Amino acid sequence: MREVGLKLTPQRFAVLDFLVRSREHPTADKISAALNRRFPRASRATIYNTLNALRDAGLVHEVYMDDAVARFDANLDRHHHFVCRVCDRLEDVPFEAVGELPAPRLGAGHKVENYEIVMRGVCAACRRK
Amino acid sequence: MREVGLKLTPQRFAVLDFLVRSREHPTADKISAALNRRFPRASRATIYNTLNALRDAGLVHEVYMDDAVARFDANLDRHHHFVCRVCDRLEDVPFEAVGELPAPRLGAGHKVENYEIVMRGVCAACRRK
DNA sequence: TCCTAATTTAGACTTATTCTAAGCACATCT
DNA sequence: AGATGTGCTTAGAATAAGTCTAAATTAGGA
Repeated sequence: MREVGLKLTPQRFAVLDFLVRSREHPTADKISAALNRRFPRASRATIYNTLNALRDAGLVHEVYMDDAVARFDANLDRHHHFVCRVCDRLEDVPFEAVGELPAPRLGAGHKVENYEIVMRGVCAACRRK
Repeated sequence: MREVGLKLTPQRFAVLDFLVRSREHPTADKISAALNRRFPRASRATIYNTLNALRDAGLVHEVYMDDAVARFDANLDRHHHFVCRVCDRLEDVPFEAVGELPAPRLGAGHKVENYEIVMRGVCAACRRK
């Protein structure tokens, strides 16, 4: 974290640590709830400050998916997303599961710098029910 | 609109009409501002009620893209999206510009019902500057 | 025309997030 | 060690997007 010019405080460490261990794209609220069950506690403002700082430093990604809450993801590998329409869970899909796309022909000279695929459907767990 | 069981009020007509003519994925706020410059006016609650009714009826799509505000789109053809990182504009990309994707191999038996591609980069207008 | 359920409305409310101002904490200089 | 400064944390106030409520209005069928 220091490499990107951020002081490493216990709160920041706890937030990033939680995100790295989590595969569930937690919201700020989930992160807050999880942290405040143990040490160190962090105020709401700190959670948001930290998440914004981490995002600006490129250490986490902020994603919006089908609703108005930000979700955070410490997976920096290139990947796609899968959203289950039953349980609403958001899951990473490794880039290799799909492979490189043919460069799309965009009429008016837009430059595509990167892309991601958002897949929707029913996840394995929900299908079993 | 009647076909989907909705009474056709002037407010509803105005909202849908505005969306159909618009290619810019307006937010509720933009729609509200546009409508309230002319007849019929619509309260904030009506704008939201109408947008939700139209979305539930499948006449418009609600999309969230990189921030916490809903944008609406009356383009019902299958399409992808392009987001300009300079002007933040959100644009539809016709499905044919990319073509069908190879079915991704999703480890755990998820069922992909559909997908969209979100491309990011710089749009033609912003490139010219 | 009349009726009724559906719709509209203003304004209160909720929820997610940001801002503010005050206090801490730690690194640095002396 | 003591003084200083910058950056971090905090509680709580403020904002923004969207929802809810209850009363008044209206679309569309009988």
